[in-house]
Amino acid sequence: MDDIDRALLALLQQDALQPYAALGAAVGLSAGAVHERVRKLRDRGVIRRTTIDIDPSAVDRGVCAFVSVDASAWMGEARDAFAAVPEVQEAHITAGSSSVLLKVRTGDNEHLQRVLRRIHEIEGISRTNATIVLETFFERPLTQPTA
Amino acid sequence: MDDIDRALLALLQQDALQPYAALGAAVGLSAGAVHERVRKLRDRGVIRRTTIDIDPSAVDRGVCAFVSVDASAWMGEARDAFAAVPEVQEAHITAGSSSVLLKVRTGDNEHLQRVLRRIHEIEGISRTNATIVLETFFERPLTQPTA
DNA sequence: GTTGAAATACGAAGGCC
DNA sequence: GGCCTTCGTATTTCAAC
Repeated sequence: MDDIDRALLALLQQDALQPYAALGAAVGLSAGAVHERVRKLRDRGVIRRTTIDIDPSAVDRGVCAFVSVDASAWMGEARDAFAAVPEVQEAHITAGSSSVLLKVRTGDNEHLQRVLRRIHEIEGISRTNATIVLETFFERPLTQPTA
Repeated sequence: MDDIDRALLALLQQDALQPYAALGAAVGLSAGAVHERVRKLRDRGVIRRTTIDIDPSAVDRGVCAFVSVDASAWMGEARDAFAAVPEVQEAHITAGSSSVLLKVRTGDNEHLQRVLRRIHEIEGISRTNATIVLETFFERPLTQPTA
């Protein structure tokens, strides 16, 4: 994991469909060498997958909200319970007053209301507090430490 | 934007390196037709880009926190001010008591502290409140409405 | 949307530093 | 161990239908 690897990661983040030859030209290596490095980054799990970034409003997920959840018990299946709600994009355990923080995306406010109701009905949830996002400045991939 | 387009988006989210022939087999179309559909999805901006998903801990971003920020004035350059901090991965204006919510990723707690200090020094910021993430259940791509 | 052909890129092998 | 070059194969890309 050297500077060249980091540069490759940054380039692939911008456009994962670039030919290896182009990546090689950017970092001063041959296509074959880049190919080998990227393969290793995949094997090591540094690159988890190659995916597409979709405009949320184009797939009926234009509304975003963060939901604080008080999970009273030590919900063993909390992960699965939240994952079963497709509108929940992220679920984190936090160190604050509320134990779980969700990022939720829906098509409109009525849809959000339905999702909140569904979350509230999950076993072990005592309180939910939704904060609606009015505008998203940016959501970007991890910036690379330019060491 | 029909069911086939949505299916293609879901398949590309899982693996954007699949050959068009494989996508075609999955949705019952020829590779050429899939190619044309994907091109149009890109042109329309539904697919914003093809990128890689990086393991945060592999690039020194293993610590995650959400930061509530009170932006007193009507900071015109708020977006740029937050974007200038590379550790800020997301920035949203919210409808709650705090006006801005940031998602921040750092290498360790000391690094987080430095970032918080830097955010606090931004012109127009009166108060910050960080909530540290202890464990992330999941962060997943937008789930497709299976209409 | 399909088919088919040309251009291009991938992925593996072998040799070199 | 990492890099370069080469070659056969698979994929992309674009034409005509």
